[in-house]
Amino acid sequence: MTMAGRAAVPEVIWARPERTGRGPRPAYTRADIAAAAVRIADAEGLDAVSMRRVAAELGCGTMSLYNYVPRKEDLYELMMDAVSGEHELWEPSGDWRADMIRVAHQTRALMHRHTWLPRLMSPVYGFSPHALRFLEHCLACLDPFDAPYGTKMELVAMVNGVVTTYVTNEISTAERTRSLPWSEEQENAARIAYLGAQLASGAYPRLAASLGADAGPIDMEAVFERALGRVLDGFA
Amino acid sequence: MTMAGRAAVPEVIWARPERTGRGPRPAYTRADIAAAAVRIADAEGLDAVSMRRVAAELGCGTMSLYNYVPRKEDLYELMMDAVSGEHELWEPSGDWRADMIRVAHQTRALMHRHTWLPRLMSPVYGFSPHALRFLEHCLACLDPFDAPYGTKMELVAMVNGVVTTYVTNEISTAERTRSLPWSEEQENAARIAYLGAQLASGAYPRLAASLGADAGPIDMEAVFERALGRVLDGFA
DNA sequence: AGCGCACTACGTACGCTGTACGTAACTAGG
DNA sequence: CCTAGTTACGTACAGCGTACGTAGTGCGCT
Repeated sequence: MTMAGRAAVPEVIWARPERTGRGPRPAYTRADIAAAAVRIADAEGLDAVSMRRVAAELGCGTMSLYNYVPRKEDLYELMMDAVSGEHELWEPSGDWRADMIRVAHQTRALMHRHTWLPRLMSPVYGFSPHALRFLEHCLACLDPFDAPYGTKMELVAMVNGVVTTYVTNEISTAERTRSLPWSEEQENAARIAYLGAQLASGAYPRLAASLGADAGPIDMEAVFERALGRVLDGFA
Repeated sequence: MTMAGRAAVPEVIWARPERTGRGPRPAYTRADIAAAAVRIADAEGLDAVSMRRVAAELGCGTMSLYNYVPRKEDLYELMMDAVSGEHELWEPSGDWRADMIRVAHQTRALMHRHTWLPRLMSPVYGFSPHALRFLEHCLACLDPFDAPYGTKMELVAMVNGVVTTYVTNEISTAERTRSLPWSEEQENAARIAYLGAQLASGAYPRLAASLGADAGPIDMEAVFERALGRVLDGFA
């Protein structure tokens, strides 16, 4: 025993073969595991996704899961890949601007379907098989856009960033209050009451004007649309 | 006892008075607590910030902390407010574009100084006293920008969003490997090796062209600058 | 054919987390 | 002065990620 325990060498889970051929047939596939974790996250929030909980959902012992998923981080990676696979990939229309808007809307819909997704969004998870397919699709949509690949990558990153930012804003309070012992409405009411008191103090005149003038609720959909348009304009 | 235990009513920590006047003098101020938590997060990462750890840093018992901070979420809120106070607020120059660029650079520097900050970035924490001051300052910088307040708010949100997105990308791998038993270089090497194998498969021709052509490392600083410029262009 | 080893499965245990609850000391308002 | 509200904090519980050890299983090689 020259090496201490397991190898302390970094491994990307996608580099591990799913089956080696030796030993008993694994009872579950990675897809099974990812689906179970996604199901839990969708229904009960990301914090409900624990190794024990996922194992229970699958119907196996907790530690059996570690045969498939060496670390919890890798479970997240499986989840991200699974939902990345939900992206619809179409034949590029020839109008890259329209295609990017379609991509953005689809990503937004995906995030609304899986509200834990923005929290896991990170370039670290950007290289799973399905994520690569999605990225390649975005670049295919940008074929008619006459620019170096570096610029195209920046555009894709920007669009995804804007979508992530806006959806995060849309769902943040809802996700936050999920585990709290009071409702989202109560939470918002408390925050608005405090904010109102602060604005009334007169210390933030412009802010008061911004939030007080248009009393109506903000149309996040329209805000998103405008932001997206402006970003695309910045590149054209 | 008609009510079960503590009141299940939502409270924003800023709405609680720091001192009520009754009982012994509190041994610490909110600023003390926030500073201790920030110190830990800066030195050992956000995950090292636990109630026990912060209490130990302050030199008091774990549960004493709960007199000041009802929930851990509120500790995060104190941290966010503390670093928001590090924003330098200057007399607007009259050139709103230049001022917004300055704001963006300052926020980026702040996030590099406190790398846990992007992870906590959320509109939920956007209404602490120092955050309000910062927002008011941004709006003041936008006084020369002839647009409705709604548009100004969208601009500020966009700039902050872009900064957050880009700094997140810059920091993510570094933060991820902090707790792992191998170095960032090893982790990156493993990911790049896997990515290279995937690209070599020929399934992602555009992606391969994008990442393979310019072999040199990407200048994130320049990318950030361009992204920022494009966003501001979109509004002008 | 059959041996050996890599693999699956999983129970137990450790150190960590947030925090509910109970108790003792203290101090300002009535 | 008294008492109610506050601070301080030890104990305890449920839950977490996961290291480790042990059985059992079946492929690949001799």
